[in-house]
Amino acid sequence: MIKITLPDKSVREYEEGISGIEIAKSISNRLAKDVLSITVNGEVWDLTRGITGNSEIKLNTWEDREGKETFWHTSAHLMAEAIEAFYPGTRFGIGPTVDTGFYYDVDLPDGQQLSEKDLEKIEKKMIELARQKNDIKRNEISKSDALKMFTEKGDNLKTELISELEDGSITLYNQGNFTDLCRGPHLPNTEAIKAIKLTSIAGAYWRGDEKNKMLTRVYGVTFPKQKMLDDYLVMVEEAKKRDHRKLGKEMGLFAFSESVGQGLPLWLPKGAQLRAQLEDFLKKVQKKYGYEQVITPHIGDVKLYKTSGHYEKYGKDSFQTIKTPAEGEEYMLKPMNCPHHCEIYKAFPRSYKDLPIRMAEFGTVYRYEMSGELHGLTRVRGFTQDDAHIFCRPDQLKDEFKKVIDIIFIIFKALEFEDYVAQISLRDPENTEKYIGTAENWDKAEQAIIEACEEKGLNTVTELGEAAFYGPKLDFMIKDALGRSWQLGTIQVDYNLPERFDLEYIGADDNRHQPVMIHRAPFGSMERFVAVLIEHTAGKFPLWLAPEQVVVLPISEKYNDYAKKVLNFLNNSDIRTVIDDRNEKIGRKIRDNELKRIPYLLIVGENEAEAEMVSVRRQGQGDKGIMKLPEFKDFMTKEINEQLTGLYN
RNA sequence: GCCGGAGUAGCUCAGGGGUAGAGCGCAUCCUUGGUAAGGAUGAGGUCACGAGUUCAAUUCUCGUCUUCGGCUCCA
Repeated sequence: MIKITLPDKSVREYEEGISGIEIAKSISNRLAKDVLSITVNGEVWDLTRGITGNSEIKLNTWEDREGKETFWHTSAHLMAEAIEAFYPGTRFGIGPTVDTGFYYDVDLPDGQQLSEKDLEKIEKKMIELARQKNDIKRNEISKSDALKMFTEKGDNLKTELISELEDGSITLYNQGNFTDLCRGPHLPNTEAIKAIKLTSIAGAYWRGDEKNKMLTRVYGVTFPKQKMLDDYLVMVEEAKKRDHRKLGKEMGLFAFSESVGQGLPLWLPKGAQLRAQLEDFLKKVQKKYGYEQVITPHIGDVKLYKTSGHYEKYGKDSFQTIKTPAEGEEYMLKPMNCPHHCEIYKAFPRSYKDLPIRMAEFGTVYRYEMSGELHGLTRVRGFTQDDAHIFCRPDQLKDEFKKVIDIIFIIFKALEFEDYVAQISLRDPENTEKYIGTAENWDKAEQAIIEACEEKGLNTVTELGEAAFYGPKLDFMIKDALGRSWQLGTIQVDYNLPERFDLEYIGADDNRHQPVMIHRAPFGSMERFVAVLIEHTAGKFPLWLAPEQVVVLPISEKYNDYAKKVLNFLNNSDIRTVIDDRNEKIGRKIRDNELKRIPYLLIVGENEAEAEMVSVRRQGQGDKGIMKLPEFKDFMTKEINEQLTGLYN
């Protein structure tokens, strides 16, 4: 007998060799029906695999990440089986799960291509195969047998994968006529897969390397019930309605023009207003934290970027240098603000008493992103960073870093961003030529970030090889409406630029010392931040940010004059107000302005005009009653203050 | 940059080898109204751009540009 410990710490005894599915049956029939995989001592297993010793287990259902992954992983195999049925001789790359669903990279024989039109027939085939209720069998196989088998099949992708595996740890999974190399785990039977949607098709380089062949990647998602798939598809449709590209156009926030060029956003009046509001907010916060605003030009001598290292690292992929009539003179559109800020630092001799110096600029930079990478406002070629550089003494570094984390949290709080990931990006010790600077400085910088995050009690994930070329960083990522993750705030520690620019200060010991730099941008870029903000709020911005805060709606043209008085009063009180004096009925005006997402609608007719009042309607909430004008003004001010209180004053 | 879609009115989209349609929006007029769509009339398109095939191309072919979904990249 062996002892099995369940997640609630209760212990049950079973025969040695008991399987997950048998344990589930012994607990309840319902669980036996719902269970998808079992976690045994932290490792996810097939339900049919025998357990040979005392173990801690967890039975995974659809509610568990591990359960879904098993389900989708098996779905990927089912899809592969369906594709092989139509295209015998297909070579299969990898078929993992993703956040929602799975994909498989395939290479069809004789240069055949899949297109979106083929997805439906593959879906149908998958349903047909699932209904055959084939058991899925796990087999351990020797490396040489595995190599032989896939060589015979002509699947060079799999043989490449096998050749990198350890002998003795290779497993195959078989269902019906389909066998695949796979670490598992899988469902016991394909019948659990009831609802299937193949969502898209895309090219993907083999092993993610652009020097390799491009395979066809088929994405899909499956569910144990049709209803769940239907709900999922509705959810995706809802998410598309929040897409910042759609809302940005609809709400008149920004536009693109072919004539101006790809990836170069045009901020329309309402978008510019929104952005200015965000900038003012951050300026106030930064003022409280001792920052000073600076302004630098949009171009700089190419020598500046040779000094910083940007030219060497990115010169080939940037906008090309700008020539002047003078022989040999070259300028670059600035891809970063830091070199300019270093030169501001150098404008004066600095004393240790001057530090830290915190230099902030809403600096517009230009980077030649690859054309396929451009995406609405989230990935553009010209954008404005809410940039700042902190020049400090090494003993001030950690404290300064922590203060920047505070600023980022102030912003997240003001905008109710609760669902973020904090990622520490360190250098890849295997690939040192990607970076500039000494190992010693890198160690110091990485250590400072790790300690600052610990002391702030921040939940972080750590990625090796994701650092900037001049230093490690802490990034904050937020998801958009479709679940894609975007990097917003970033804080980077840098010992290298101070060295390259010969930055120095005179210490208390009367010797020259080198300052440390922190690069930081809490929004990241105004463009990307606004994009994510639009998707978060579905365009319903908090009152303090809304480009138009109030719209006045006269009941009929008879009250237009009074409506204009209201309009002027509010605009003179710094409340952004517009008027809808179209020749329409009041119901129509309310509907149209609700749809424009204007926070407050003021209805004025005979009653209001006589009493110098307004009828207040809050967007999404309906009638709020009638108020005197100054009373309404206070009412609004109060709501704004509640949103911003304590954040910068 | 690479793979695969798409580009028709301001917007959302239908259509199809014989030079175009709907709804919404817009304009004008009627209506002057009380908390989510009042009515009538009308204007708007080199069917992304450039070549080719054809008696004839917006429709078919090729190229370019833009855009969408991915891959790769992201100072």
